[in-house]
Amino acid sequence: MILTLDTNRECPGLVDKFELKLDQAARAAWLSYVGGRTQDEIASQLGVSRPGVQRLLALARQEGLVKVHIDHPLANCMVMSNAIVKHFALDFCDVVPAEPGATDSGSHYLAVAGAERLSRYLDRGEPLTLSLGTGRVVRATVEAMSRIDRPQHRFVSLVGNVARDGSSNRYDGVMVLADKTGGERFLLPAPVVAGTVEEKHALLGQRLFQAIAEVAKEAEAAFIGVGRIDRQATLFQDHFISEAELGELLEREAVGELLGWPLNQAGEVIDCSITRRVTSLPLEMFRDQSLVALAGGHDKGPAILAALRGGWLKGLVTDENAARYIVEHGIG
Amino acid sequence: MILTLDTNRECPGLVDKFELKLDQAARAAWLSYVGGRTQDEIASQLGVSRPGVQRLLALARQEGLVKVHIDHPLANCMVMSNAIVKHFALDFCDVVPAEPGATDSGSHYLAVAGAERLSRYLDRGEPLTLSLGTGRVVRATVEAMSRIDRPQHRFVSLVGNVARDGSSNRYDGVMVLADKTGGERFLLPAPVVAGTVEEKHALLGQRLFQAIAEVAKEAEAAFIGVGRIDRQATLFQDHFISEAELGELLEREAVGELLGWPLNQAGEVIDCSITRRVTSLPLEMFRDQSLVALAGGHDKGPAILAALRGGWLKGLVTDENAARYIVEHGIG
DNA sequence: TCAACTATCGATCAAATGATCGACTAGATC
DNA sequence: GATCTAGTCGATCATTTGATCGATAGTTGA
Repeated sequence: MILTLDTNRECPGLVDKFELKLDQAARAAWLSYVGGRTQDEIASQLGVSRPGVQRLLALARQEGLVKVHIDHPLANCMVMSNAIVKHFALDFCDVVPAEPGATDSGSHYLAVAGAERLSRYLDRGEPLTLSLGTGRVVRATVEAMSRIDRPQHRFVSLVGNVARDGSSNRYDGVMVLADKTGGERFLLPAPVVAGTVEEKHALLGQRLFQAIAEVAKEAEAAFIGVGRIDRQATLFQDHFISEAELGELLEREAVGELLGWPLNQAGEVIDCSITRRVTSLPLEMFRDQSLVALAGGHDKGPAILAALRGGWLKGLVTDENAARYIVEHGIG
Repeated sequence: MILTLDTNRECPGLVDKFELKLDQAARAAWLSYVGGRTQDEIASQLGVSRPGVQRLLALARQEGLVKVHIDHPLANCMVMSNAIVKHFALDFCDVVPAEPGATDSGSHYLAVAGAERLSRYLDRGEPLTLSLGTGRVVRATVEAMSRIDRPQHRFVSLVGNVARDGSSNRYDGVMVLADKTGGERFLLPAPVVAGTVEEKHALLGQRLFQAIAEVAKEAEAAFIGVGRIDRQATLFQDHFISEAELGELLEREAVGELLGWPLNQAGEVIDCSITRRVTSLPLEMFRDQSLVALAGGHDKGPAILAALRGGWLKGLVTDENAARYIVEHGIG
């Protein structure tokens, strides 16, 4: 004889017992979650002991009788945030809602969320070393920060603030942040990608460069952007890499970059001619730091996913669109 | 200038502040109710203090962001039960689901629910006096009781167990209950409605009658049925009242009866020729007892509602159909 | 029929929650 | 610009909740 779950008149003994318990569980759940009674009240109302109510509530949750819905656009973000944190073993993942009338890449929400994370570090009284990457979002993030007096902190830029033409970027993120806090600033006197391998080694050999690298190594956290690898890539648009080199990267199936280091779909650093000219500190260095990526937009999805898969990141601040891509392609 | 609640670009100061707080509240609510985190975890994740999380959660609930749904047929019953308890100031109200393949009046669920309430009294060790009315549901309720050894309890019948033809009802609820518990039984040697006013006074004058009434007055609780007043009424079907008397009751807008006492829509006892022949103890006597009504079915709705409106009841065991009638006509 | 095992139940304690209170900050008013 | 007020924030305590453990009863198998 097969046990069925519906109210079967033929074999009332077993089924009804469970059904009855479920009924009680539903009652208890209603009184608790909807009615807002305490477990003691429910116990006396249902005529069972308080631990009994406990068990009924546990049963109700376990059997999926209790459905909670958060009626707010952010609820969806939270679902994805949760999934991403769990799947990629992050410390945190902030997903901001897709801004209604925003452009592809520049979301103000993203900057605010990033600024909030940044503030969490800066608020502290003890001296702190923090490093910053480049990217529109990193820049917008530090700009979204409100002024706060923290002269004890130190800020290091992880990628050179020297453009291809040799000009220094006056408004590097580190500059803005140091201005807003009164902290110390350490700028890397180099381009992201050196012109030649020799140039790279010359740079790396400089005492100043090494001193700054030392400071960066002491940083507790790094806030960086995530770059795409395609014709819209910052690396290409800013002429750090040539069209031919872009082609090489695409051929090697690069989908994103972190501090100039190209990554494939699995998140592994691709060893190629460009890699040998990248002046940034090696990604391995950040394994025991909090590497936080700030990036959003559906188009950035593959790049962010690669960074996640590589296990480089400890934290992620992104938006609904990128999160959806990541969940669909990287988890679902 | 009028403040609007949507994201208004023109006046970002005030609105955005509230929106931002609501966003945080939604996040906190999600983490708490869906994610199952503790408030401490949420606090560190959101970067606020624990009391802050408390306030956010309170806000989320207050703003209706949190929707809880109990996925079980009983959820609906609980909603109505709650409404009835509150509106009529009852101690309790049990609403059982409408039994799928049940007849109008005889629901087994109702009897089980009634038996459960009854057990709550009987379980006690201290001697207890309980009185019982008549009605199919009362009868089914005591029959649904499992045997339990309680010789210290006393059971009194509130309405006569003598039919119009003088025959005694062998299976009065009190008999069954006394049999099942081993308790003492007190039966009223009278019909519900006496043949004449004189007969009533003769009955009321009997020492036995008075002795039993005394016991009934000591009762802690009374479990009674609720009668309809129409051609299907038990009073009429069992020939306690004539067709003419039924007509009189209907003319006086009687909609129900409690222990033979006819009630109008407002729940007031109607003073008429029948009232003067009812032998039952006056309803006022039960004001300081727990008067529990057992009755269900859509057709009983008006009668039960009248009893509730009169404020006679302390407890009610009913079914979904009657409860719906009560909520719709008496509360909604 | 007895024994052993298992499932259930209630007492106890630690953790989490809700609420109150005082202090502080920002905004308003004079 | 000073002071007042209202609103917010965080420390503390009472209450509520969750979990573990021992006990008990019911059941199953020998």
